[in-house]
Formats: sequence, C-alpha cells, structure tokens
Amino acid sequence: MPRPPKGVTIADVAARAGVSLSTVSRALNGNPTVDPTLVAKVQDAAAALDYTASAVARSLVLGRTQTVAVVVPDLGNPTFQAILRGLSRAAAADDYHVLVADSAESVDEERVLATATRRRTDGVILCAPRLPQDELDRLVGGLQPVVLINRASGDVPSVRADYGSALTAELTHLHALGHRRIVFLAGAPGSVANAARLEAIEAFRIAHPDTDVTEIPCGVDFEAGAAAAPAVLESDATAALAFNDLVAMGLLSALQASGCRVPDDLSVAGFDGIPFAQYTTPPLTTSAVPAAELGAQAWSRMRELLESAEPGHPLTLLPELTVRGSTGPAAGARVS
Amino acid sequence: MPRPPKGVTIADVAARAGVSLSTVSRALNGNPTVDPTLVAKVQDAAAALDYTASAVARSLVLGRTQTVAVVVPDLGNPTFQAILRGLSRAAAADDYHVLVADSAESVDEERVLATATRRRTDGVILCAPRLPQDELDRLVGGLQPVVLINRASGDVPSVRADYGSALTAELTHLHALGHRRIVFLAGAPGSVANAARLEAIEAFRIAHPDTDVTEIPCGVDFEAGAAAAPAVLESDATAALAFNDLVAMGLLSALQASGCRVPDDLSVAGFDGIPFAQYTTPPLTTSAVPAAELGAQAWSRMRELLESAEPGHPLTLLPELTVRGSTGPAAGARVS
DNA sequence: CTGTTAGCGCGTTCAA
DNA sequence: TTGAACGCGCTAACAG
Repeated sequence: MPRPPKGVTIADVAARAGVSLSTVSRALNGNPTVDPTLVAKVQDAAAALDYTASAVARSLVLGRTQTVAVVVPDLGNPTFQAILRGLSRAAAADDYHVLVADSAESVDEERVLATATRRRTDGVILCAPRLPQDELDRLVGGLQPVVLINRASGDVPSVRADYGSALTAELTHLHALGHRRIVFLAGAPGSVANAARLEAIEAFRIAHPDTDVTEIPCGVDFEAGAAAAPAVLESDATAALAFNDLVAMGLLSALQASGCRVPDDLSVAGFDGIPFAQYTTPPLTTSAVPAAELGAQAWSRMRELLESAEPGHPLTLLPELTVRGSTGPAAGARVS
Repeated sequence: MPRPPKGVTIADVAARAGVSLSTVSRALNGNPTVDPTLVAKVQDAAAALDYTASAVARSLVLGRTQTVAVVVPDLGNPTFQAILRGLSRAAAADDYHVLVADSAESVDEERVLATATRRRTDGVILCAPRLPQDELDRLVGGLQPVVLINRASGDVPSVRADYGSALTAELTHLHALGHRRIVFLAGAPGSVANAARLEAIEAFRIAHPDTDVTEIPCGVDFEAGAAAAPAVLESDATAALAFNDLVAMGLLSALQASGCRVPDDLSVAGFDGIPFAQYTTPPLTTSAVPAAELGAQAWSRMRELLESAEPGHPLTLLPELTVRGSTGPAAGARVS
C-alpha cells in the first residue's frame, strides 16, 4: 500500500494530469466549463495521489471556514448536550462543522471563548446564561454573525424556551393540587435562566396571594439538590420546585434517604425534561424543554445569517408540562 | 463606540504604527529582537484597531490549526458526553480547540467524519466503536496523528476502559449472589464494545459451567431496554445484565411497570456508571467507567503526538464495580 | 475552454 | 534591529 502521501498539493495533481493549477481547481470544484476529458484526467490524478484540497487554504481564499462555534456552559448537563446534539446534526446536514467550547459555568470563560472561537469560525452560537446583559450587548457587536440561545440582545437572532410560562404552568399545577406552601430551589444567582424563573414566581405570588412561594439558594446540579434537602424539610412547604431536573433528582434522592415520602409527604417537580427524569422513582414531574429542537433552530438561524438571507424571527418554544408521579395532592389538603 | 472593524489586517496596524508588516508580526508574537519602543507603538495600534491576527492565515503559514477533531458515536449518550467534556476541558487548558462530530451510531459516518474533520484540524481523536477492525486499520494510516478511544490499531496511541474485566466482575457479583441463570442484553452486534462483553461472557461460561448466561439481542438505549423486558420476563433468568446503563434503565422501568419487583424477582445490572444510575429505584448496580478521565487522557496522548514527544503508553482503565440496590440474592437461592 | 497572474493574511527567511 | 520579498495552498479574475 502506498504511504498516505502527506502534503500532496494541487500542483502535484496538475503535474500528474498534465494541466494547470486552475484547471485542477475548476475540475475538482465541479466548474462546468471544463472539458470532460480533462475532468476525468484530473480526477484520476487526484485519486491516484489521494489528494484533497487543504481546508485551511480554501478557508483563507474563500473567506469562510465552513465551521461555526458553539459555546455552552457545561457539556455535562443533559440539556446543553441535547442542544449541542440537535445543532451539530443540523449543521452537519448542511456540511458545516462545529467547534465546541465548554465555559464551565464561568462568566469569564463565556466571554473569552466567544471571541476566541469566533476568530476561527464563520459565526458563533452562544449559550451564555451567566453573562450580564450589558456585557452581552457589548460582546455580540464584535461577534457577528451571532445566534443567541435562551438570551436576547438587540435584534440578534435568537431561539429560546419560555422558562417563565413553563414555570408558571408548574406552579399552577402544584396550586391545583392544593399546595399553598412551595419552596423554589434557585439556580445560579446571576443567570438569566434563574431570573426568568424568579420573575414568574413573583407574578404567581401576586396572582395567588393565598400561596406562599419561598426561595432557597441552591445550585444547578445533583449535589446542590441533595444539599438542599435539609432546608426543604425544615420548611413547612408541601411542594418543592427545583431549578432543573438534576437538582430535583438530587433532592428527591436525599429526601427519600431521610424517610420523606414523595409525593405523599412532599411533592417534587423538576425542570428541563431530561430523558432521565422519567426513570426516577417516582418519575419526575417536569417541563419538557425541546432542547434538541432549540439547537436545530439555532443552526437554522445561523445558516440564514451565513447565507445573508433574512434570519427567521426570534423563536420562542414553550416547554410542555409533563406531570408524573413526583407531584400529588398536598399533604395538608388531603387531611382537611 | 467605534464600529467593530471588520477585516483589520496586519497592514493596517503597520500603517498606524508607522512600521513594517514584519515588525508588527514580530512584536505581536513576542519576538525579543524588537525595540521595546516599537513594541509599545505596535501594541497601541493593534489595540486601537481592535486587531487580532487571522487564525486561518496563521494556520496556513504555520501549518497547524490549534484544533483537534473528536468523533463520537452519539452526543446524546452520557458516556460520550463525559469523554467529550473531559477531553474538551483538557484541550482548552492547553489552548487547543475541539471540533466535534456526531456519527449518529453509523459506520459510514464514522469513516467519513474522521477524514473530513481531519482535514481542518491537527489530529483526530476517534471514538468509533462500530467501525470494523480492518477498516479502522486502513483508516488510521491516513489520519495521523490519531488517538483511539476504546479501540486499538497497530501502535496507534489509545486509551480504553477494560470492558471485559468489568463485565467479569459484574458476572462474578451476580454469581456470588446465587444467580445461575443470567440474561445479557446485547448492544450493537458489530461494535467492539459488544464484542468485548461477549468475550468476557464466554470466558465466564467456561469458568462457571453451573451458570447459564444467554444473550438477548437488544440495543444501546432506553427504548431497546424497555422493548427487551418481555423477553427477559419470558426467560427463566434471575438476573439481567444490560449492555449499558441506558438499556438497564429502560428495562428496569418496563419490568416494574409489568409488576416485576427488582431485585426481589429479578436483579438488574447496568454498565458505564453514568451519574443517573444512582437515581433510579432501586439504584442501579453498574460498573463505573471513568469517562471524563478517559477523555482527558486521550487529549494528553494527542498533545504528546502534536509535540512529537513520545506518546504515553496505551492506557487501560478498569471500571469500578458499583453495587447498589438493583441486584440482590437470586430468587431461587433465597427459597432453597 | 484553458493557462497565467494576482492575491487571501500572515510568518519568516534574507539583506540591509 | 528592521524592512522587503517570498511562500503557505488555493480560488478567481484576466487574458489567450
């Protein structure tokens, strides 16, 4: 077997085929103004030399890399994974590549990675829940084309899930079950995802003066949820609403470990609708965020931007309330 | 605020600083043979113009992209996510970028993506469980530098989890609990991951003639596991060993839905040790594959390759048996 | 229809 | 120490 020829260039192909560089370029790029005979010759030569045009050189001359960057807060979180997956597959279908960057839930990294990855790609899709709004506004200017996920900034194309409405739906669900004292396990204080939820809670409080919704600072992962269990038990709440499913799972587990029965003693609801929420015991009531769809739509926006077509209008998807066994009638309501 | 200057080139900086292109290049790259005065001038000019050298142009002239490709079978699978996460963070720490490609569990895609992504990166880290060995052997030649995850080929650097030993440990665990009739829910027929498990099973059969281990064709996800439940129930097995945790979770759920008690009626064990396995009911006995570590080590190998240092010797990590509530004494054994 | 020429934006020789 | 010129590998404009 011939050694895989390193550094075969277009000149080598041209020499072997007995034509000029441009003819090789044209032939290989399907330019119709080339004699079919020569096309065949060129293709043969290219095949024989195992030639493929240097992507970097093409990128330089064409001014585009066929690659987009995606910045996510945590590759370990199923929600962002689903977004990335949907995005990656959609982009691949359009022959685009995806450069990923994990900001490790850090504001600094979100900022740095966005600009760093942008320099070697044609655009960046930003999922940066922690970045303060003013910084985001400032950042996106120098990043274009940009698509935002779960954020907005000026008229930058964006796709988002309506966290507020979804949380309201969950609260309403709990209220209908008779819950009047509810605790909310909050996520990262600075994040917009958390802010959206808090806003919905505030509106709910006003609409339902009979119901007491209190916040407990918590976090975004298993450990945070488990660590919050004592605080939840100490409160006199009959239902706990977690920032996301990971928190809910951690909480659920810790609660049950200390003898608390769910949903008999306490109802627990999550958020995001990760696949695993279906397999806890009891299965988790949650709001199903169509994350993969969000990713695919984000790509769609980016594609339009890259083709300098009108980007689709901002998209807002409504997560679907998914009622499962972890929520039930309020303990108090049952007694009365 | 000045418009973010598009297309500021090194010439613009040179003009503004009143020096030549080469001086700008040298100054910005920290070449010590430049007059400190000029360095300052250049830096000022660059800052004023918000200049950053084109990554593509640098890549072309330097012959390296500071980017590696990672091909994974499914971005939706927690195990590969963990690998990607560990890899991505390790690479980022060394100022490298990561291009991801999701082969969607397809052999064709594994093959195509590997070469396609290689062309725009400095190397590829391949996690391709489906690719037949001969194809893999042929492929890696033209891909170098390459690092393999959970595969081997010639003396290509690789990192892997010892699936065989881990499965043996699980079988031994079940055997010790008195199980003598065990079903194995097999994964993708062609995959090496599956082959490694089957091999371990065969060895176990020989070592334990008293135990009957039968395979049931299954799959690699929730649905496959759930769909296999009837077959598992129809068998007279007292324990089921799933290809991975996803399958185990699907199975667990379907079994319980049809009234089967785990582990009293049937023990269930998974594989991979995904975080969620801890939150099923009962919690899942499994083998914890250090996936993030695998990813980090894969990067480490790649880094050594890129620095043309001696790549570390092939690494094999042993997954740790994690016994939880889903496995218990065999129903039969308990009666006797 | 084909070949020659000129860049894409940068790093790096080679002289000065 | 600095600048001018060359080349990375390729595509596109311009002639022929």
